[in-house]
Amino acid sequence: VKKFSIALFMDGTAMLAMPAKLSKQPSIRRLPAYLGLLRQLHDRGCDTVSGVYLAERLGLDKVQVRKDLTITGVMGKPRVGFSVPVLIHAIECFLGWDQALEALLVGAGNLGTALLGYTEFPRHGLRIVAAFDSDPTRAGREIYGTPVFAMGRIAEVNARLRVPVAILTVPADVAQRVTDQLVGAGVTALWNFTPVTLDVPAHVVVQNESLVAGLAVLTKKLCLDECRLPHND
Amino acid sequence: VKKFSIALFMDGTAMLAMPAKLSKQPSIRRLPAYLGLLRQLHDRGCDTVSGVYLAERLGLDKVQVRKDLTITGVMGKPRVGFSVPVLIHAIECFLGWDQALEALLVGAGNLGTALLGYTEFPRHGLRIVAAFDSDPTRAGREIYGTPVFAMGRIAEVNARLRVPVAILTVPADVAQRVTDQLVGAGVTALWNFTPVTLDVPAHVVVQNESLVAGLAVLTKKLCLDECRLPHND
DNA sequence: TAGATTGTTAATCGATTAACAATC
DNA sequence: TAGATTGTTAATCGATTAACAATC
Repeated sequence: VKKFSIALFMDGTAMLAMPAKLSKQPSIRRLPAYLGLLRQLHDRGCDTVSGVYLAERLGLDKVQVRKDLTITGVMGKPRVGFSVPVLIHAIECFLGWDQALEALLVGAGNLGTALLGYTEFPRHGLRIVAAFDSDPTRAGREIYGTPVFAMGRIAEVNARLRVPVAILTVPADVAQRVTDQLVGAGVTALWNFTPVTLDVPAHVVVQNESLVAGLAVLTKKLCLDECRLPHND
Repeated sequence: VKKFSIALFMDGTAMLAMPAKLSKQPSIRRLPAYLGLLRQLHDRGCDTVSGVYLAERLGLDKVQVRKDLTITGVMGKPRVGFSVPVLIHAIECFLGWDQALEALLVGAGNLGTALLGYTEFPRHGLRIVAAFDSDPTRAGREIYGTPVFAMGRIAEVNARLRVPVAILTVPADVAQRVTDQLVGAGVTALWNFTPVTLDVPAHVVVQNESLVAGLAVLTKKLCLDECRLPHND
């Protein structure tokens, strides 16, 4: 059963609000791994693949793989499996990676530079079209082919470019201020690599990417592993 | 009810195996955010804080905050809240961040260099003590104070250092080969920033950090937001 | 046909949310 | 005392896992 909320206003109009939270997020997070493997198989000339094989290669459960793939709408053939090119296309379309998503990058420090040079992004529909940095010596130059502008020029540059997404790789103490500027410049989605909880208007989407969250999980896994008695494989 | 598996061997010995999967992972991933905010409050001289306040500042539900904090074992006082320094200490201890965790970093390219200079890591108990790179011109130098060695010297160097953790920031095509070397050199935990599904022995812990997974979620959130009708705040 | 692999339906598991009594 | 905030217990929700009929 799907649920929707309906808002009724005084003037008699009504509004259908989609559920605010993204559903099936765990499945969505696994899709890029399927896509990567499928592209590999495609390059090697494989035309069909079974969910069982994908599960084995990716260290996942075979039932989970079948379940995940259903969200793309692709149907497999019993005894045969899935069509590799069909599945690739379906995942790309589902994730919106068939058409390039343009982004700004703000904060061309260590991490920002790394992301500007990250070759996986162009392969996954993300194109960083402009970067901004507070360091005036960086402005006017290019990093991996992306032009770098002075921080103060966000509004001016994006008035022209109309880019909807911004990648935030600035120091924590300026994160909120820069966010306000970006929102003012028409950005509606923020990929936040700072450890700051951003305050944004309701129409702006935020995706937090916390490296220390991953570190926390790693540390706990490690100590859980140390507590375990040694085992023989 | 907690569950444990017990393995019985032919020689009559038995083994108690802890559950393989890490439980309460969502709570664990949120703990660093609590810690960061608590440290801020501590610096400003706050001595107690309510769960309600933490929830508000971090954009979380207040009941969830209370639930999360229970895993640290700290009890709050009704009407008063939690002791800030006690909570800070408890989270640090729970995550093992009270004592430094040493790590190797393999692959001092863009992302590797960014992580070597990432100031959040020392604040969260992670100390990168040595880096490795296949580029011989990088070897022998230091990056942000960390010495860089030639890739071939992993086994030799770690025979001396005995570091249990490795951060993997190498190109995808060498990820598995480098992993085998690291495991051979005694590494028991891998923080994997490559898009490769690593094949490791059972005693080795892997934490995958997939940037494209985050991108997938961002893209879907964005399209979900576009589908929504405009709303008035 | 036989068997592998699929999609579907139900059961289990864990996390989030809600309700409420306890307490400073 | 009154009221804010807590911990606990139960209900809901969603994701994973299991069971099984369908099909090439």
